[in-house]
Amino acid sequence: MAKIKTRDRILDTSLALFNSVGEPNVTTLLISDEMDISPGNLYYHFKSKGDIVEELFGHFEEEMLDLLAVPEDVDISLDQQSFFLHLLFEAVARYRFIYQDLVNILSRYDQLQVRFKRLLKKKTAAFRVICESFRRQEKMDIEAEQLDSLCEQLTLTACYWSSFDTLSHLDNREKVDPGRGVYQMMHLMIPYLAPDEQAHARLASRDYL
Amino acid sequence: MAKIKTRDRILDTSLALFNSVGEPNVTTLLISDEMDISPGNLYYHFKSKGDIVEELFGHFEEEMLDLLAVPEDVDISLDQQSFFLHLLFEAVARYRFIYQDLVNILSRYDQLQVRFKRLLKKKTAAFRVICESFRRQEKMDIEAEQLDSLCEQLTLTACYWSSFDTLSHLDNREKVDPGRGVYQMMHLMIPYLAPDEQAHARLASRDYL
DNA sequence: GTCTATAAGTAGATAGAC
DNA sequence: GTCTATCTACTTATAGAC
Repeated sequence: MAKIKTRDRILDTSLALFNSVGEPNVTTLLISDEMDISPGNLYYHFKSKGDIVEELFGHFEEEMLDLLAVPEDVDISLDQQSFFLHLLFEAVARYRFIYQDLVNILSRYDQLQVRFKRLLKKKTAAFRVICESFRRQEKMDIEAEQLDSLCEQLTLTACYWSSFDTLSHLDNREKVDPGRGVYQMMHLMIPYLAPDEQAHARLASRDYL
Repeated sequence: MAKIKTRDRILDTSLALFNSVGEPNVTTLLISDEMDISPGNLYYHFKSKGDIVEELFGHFEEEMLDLLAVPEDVDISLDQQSFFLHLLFEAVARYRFIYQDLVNILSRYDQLQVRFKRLLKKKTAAFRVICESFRRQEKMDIEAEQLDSLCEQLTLTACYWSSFDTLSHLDNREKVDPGRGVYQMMHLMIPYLAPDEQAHARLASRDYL
């Protein structure tokens, strides 16, 4: 069994530290200390701390783009949708350091701004595709204005739920339960679902509590 | 006309800078530079940067507690409620630096954590009082489970809308329009309103776009 | 109250030996 | 690839003159 390359260990360790104490509070020294390597060694593999952040962001971006490639014109079931939400929240939770200090990070690494905004747009678009699929299947009844508002609300919630949730247990930033987020997202949609689907969604949502 | 005291100018300037470039990016040197006073002078008035942050937070806290003292057992009208939301978003916008780097700030000034959480609880409670007033007046029809979810969602949105909105125009962090936030909040409640109130709320909400 | 000068500490990053 | 040593830059904060 080949040992993990130092470069990858740096990424893993950084991600764990960023998530647990926040990216701005993590110094390159802390990362190398945690790994029992020298700071010089870290800088052999990455030319700056920003490069680590950007590479991690790149991984996140890749995962998200993959996930958000929701096929249009396909009938999506409620269960498929909640599974999708589950995966979405898991990905966000794995890279929650980005969201916890979002404005700060995007202002310091400004090439990430445009990429993050693109992700946001794709997220909103994905929710719209899902809602429109429901609408075609007559599982959802919603007017244009409400649909816009709902999709924005879903995007907002997908972004900030985990941070908001963390606030309730700021003492340990380690574990984050994506479940409550999925629950909350489903409850945003429930009012617009057809009666049968509503009942189904209510029951299904409870699994996430 | 008496000139504004240096101490107050420090608070004003700090607030403006915090809001516009983010608290972590504002050094005491930048504040004193902006005011054309010496850093020593700043430290004559405040013993640390943290003290400035805490005093500003105190002002925010005071405003919010004032605002959130919603009387129970009183019939609240839809218009009163949207006015309340308006004031709420304005207060948040005025102190948006707190929210833009929330996790970061709360982790560095940890005495603020408990105070912030208390505000969150009060916020959720205020939304609950409002919804229950609507329910008593038969303006709202909502079940317990949905009410919980709605109040949490309102709190989340009240916290993060302005940050979320700022993301769309990260180039200039100066101006923030609280209107869209109010609109979004109203649209969260609309599905649960009685038909007449729904129509009213839809119309009223458009004023905030 | 306000200034200048500077201390003390920390972060990011580099040089050069092994 | 990895280490030690070190540099530069910056930030907070203080000392002491005016």
